[in-house]
Amino acid sequence: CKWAVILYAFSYTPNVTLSLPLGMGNPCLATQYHNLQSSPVISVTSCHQTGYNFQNDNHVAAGYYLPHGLRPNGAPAPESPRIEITAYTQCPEDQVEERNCDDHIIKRGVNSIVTLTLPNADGYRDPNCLSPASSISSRSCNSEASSYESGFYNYDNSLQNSPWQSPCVSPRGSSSLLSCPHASGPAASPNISPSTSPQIGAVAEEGWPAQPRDSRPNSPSLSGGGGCNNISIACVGKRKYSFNDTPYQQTSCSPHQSATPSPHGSPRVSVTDENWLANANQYTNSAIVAAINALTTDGVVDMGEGIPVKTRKMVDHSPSMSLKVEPSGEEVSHEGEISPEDYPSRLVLKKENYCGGFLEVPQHPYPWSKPKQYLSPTNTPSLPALDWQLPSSSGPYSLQIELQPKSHHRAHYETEGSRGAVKALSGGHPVVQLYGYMESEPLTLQLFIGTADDRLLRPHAFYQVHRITGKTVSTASHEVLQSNTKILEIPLLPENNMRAIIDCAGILKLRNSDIELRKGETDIGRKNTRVRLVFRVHINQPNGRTVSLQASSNPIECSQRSAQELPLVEKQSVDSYPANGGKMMVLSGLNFLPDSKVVFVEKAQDGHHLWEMEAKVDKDSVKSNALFVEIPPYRNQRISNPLQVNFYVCNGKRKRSQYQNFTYLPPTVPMIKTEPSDEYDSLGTSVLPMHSKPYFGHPRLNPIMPVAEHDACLAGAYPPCPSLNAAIPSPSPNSSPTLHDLSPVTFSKCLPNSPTHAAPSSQMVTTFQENGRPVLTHPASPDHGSPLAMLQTQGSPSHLNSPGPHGFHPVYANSSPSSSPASHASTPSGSAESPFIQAYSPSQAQAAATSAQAGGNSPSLLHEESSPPAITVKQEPQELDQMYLDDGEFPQS
DNA sequence: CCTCTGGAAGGAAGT
DNA sequence: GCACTTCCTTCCAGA
Repeated sequence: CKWAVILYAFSYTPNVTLSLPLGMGNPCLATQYHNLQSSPVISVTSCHQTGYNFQNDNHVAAGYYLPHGLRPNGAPAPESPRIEITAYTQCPEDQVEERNCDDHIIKRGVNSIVTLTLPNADGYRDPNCLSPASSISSRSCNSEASSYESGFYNYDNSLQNSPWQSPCVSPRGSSSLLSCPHASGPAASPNISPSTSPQIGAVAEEGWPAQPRDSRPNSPSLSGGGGCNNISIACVGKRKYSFNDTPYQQTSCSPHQSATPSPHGSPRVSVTDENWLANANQYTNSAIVAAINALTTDGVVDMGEGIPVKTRKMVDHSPSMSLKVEPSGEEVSHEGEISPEDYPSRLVLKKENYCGGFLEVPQHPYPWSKPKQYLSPTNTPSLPALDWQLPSSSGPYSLQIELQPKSHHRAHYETEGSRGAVKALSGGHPVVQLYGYMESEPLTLQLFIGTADDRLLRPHAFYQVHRITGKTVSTASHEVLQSNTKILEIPLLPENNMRAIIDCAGILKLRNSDIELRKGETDIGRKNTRVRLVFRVHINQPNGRTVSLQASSNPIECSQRSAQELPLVEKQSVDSYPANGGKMMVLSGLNFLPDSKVVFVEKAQDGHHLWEMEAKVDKDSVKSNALFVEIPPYRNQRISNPLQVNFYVCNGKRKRSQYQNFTYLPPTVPMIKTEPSDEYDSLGTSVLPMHSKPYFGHPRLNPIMPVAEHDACLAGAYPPCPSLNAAIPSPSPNSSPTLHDLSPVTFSKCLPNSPTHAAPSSQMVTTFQENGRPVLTHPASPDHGSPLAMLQTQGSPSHLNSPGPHGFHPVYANSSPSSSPASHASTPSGSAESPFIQAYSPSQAQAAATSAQAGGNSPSLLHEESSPPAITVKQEPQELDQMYLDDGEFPQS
């Protein structure tokens, strides 16, 4: 079905009119939704403060979601913006039912135009559809918290457009956090997920049963819940989605509450391989996002209606079902600091509960008092949304994970007891330290569970951090909820050298069904079992601004099965080698078997395999943690430019490791790095950052080593930076930058990292000026204005959304030279400031790539730089591939 | 008695 | 629609 979506914001003066073709490129639209075959067009008219978020994902296709008239704060919307959706072709299903919910929305049958009245800004959609799913890992781009929030705030606060800014700009917000670590902390932060926020006041929260304390949900048996009023079901990909009739679904029942952090707002799109490919082309998304941004996103509440939700079995949905709420003990209980309300999301709703979610504002089972204020936008100081990519270092500050967590940690379900704190490889616990902070005032280290796929880092919808207490826990902590994401706050004390041992963080697994039912949730939980620990610290500056730093850990596999069966490549001794191959490469990792196979693959942009070659494995030398492989010759040994391919370890059907990067070098090109079989030479390796394993752990990083230059890059290599890989020349001729998504992000991430301090994870930094525009900020350079560096995420629209009225749209941003990656490169210590890359153009990408290399790398790198081709951006949905393909198509079979 | 863990049963979901 | 495979979630039991 083709849809034309027209958004009218009557309330406000339309500032923008956008017509966005939703191109094929948009995986969500095009691919994911089978229904949508042609490119839908979205016309957006008006933008105004309250933004509306729009997702281009299924929901859109589906049609819509109905916003409520209520504003987040409960106030009636001034005017109702309207969304008209025109289906050019018929929708497969009658999904589009005509109904009148809350009067806000009216849907019409297929082919007809659907007019949605957007109450206020409330309505919102997550543009991020892009984020594919996490599934594969977690791919969704946005968490509610993030973009939406940002949008939300921005609008609300004209001055501070984006939350982000605020962090930088707004002293108070930050200050509060800083000053009072425990205090509302994050919660207070503006970021509050729209979902929460909006509703809070009004309906939802109360409705939400916040589950109090018991972290353990009732037994599953309860189930029932489910969907309450699902009108129609649309199949998206493999999953079925239903539209909820109930206006307040989200609010009231929302799965969100379920504990998952993922913001409602951000709908995630599960990505299938196909989708992924589509995703590659994010421009479209960007455009959409921009449009959406213009509209604004506030809307948590809105989401609820109209938005297709993954459905449960029919049985589950009975509206009438009573809502059971269980208190999620932990959350609430802690310190009492957090009121139940605070945890709406966290509260885990049992399935039953979810039903409640659908019910309108179920009565609050618990006597909780009013929703906390943090919900209110006003309260929220503005801290960067959780899905924003932040640099690990800025100016003198550097947040580093000195001891990485183990690559596997079995998460516990609510129905289980805790499975303990995440441990470090060494047997201890992860250690995080903030360098460069000389003040005497303690800071608060925030920790939340983020995604680990190749997409932008964001809160993981299916996992939450779980506070561990007990005699064995030496680190104090407390939980706060932000945008449905549970955050553990840990004091960073000067007396401890601003170093914290993370022995108080466990990982809670939320039921896939619960999360998938959330409105706006597009990610799928199946096989989306990798996470990262994401650490953040907000440092107040004398000038009133706040510097926010973020460091994410290596990926952690949280499923029982995966931990036991899937091979994991943590390190590879060689990142690149001449096309003729023949060199032995040592892979270190886990779960290697004598029968393990190593397959080199070259993929086209569309994901198709152009070339596959099984490498010779020295079976005699195989160890569970080491594999000796002979690099196979590339199909074309006359390549003129470095060519990036992938390889993976396979233990059998559907038991493949993540894709690892490998670069074939032109024979003529001097080998940049030939690593001895011994351990990686981190530096040397760094030449082609991409090579570093993007997906799992930073093998190279020596947790203990404070500085890993490579790390920065490596970090980039990690999921967060998969894009880096993209940076590498892709074999496919076609690889138009545009098609590949995100390089920008990737680059940015890499760039930012300072050689000295490399934080593994996302490093991107974008700062916002007071006007709300993102600007690269260099702490050092006051001129820039905003200390806070925020990073836009890759192509994901959501990220783009952030800026509100002033909003800066990545797309637009591109033009600005200042933000060009190149600038970053210039930065001596890349770490300090990552250039802000808003939009990327191929050229930029290249530049970025180049700069990146230049920035942090050893001279050896120069070689590579010399080869332009390397610049080609190619990004692959590796994980996705794997995940989905695995299931079904094992490619090479 | 409670928490932490490893293992696995049973069923749902996907092929 | 069926059979089979995988994966998810819940249970159980031991330390």
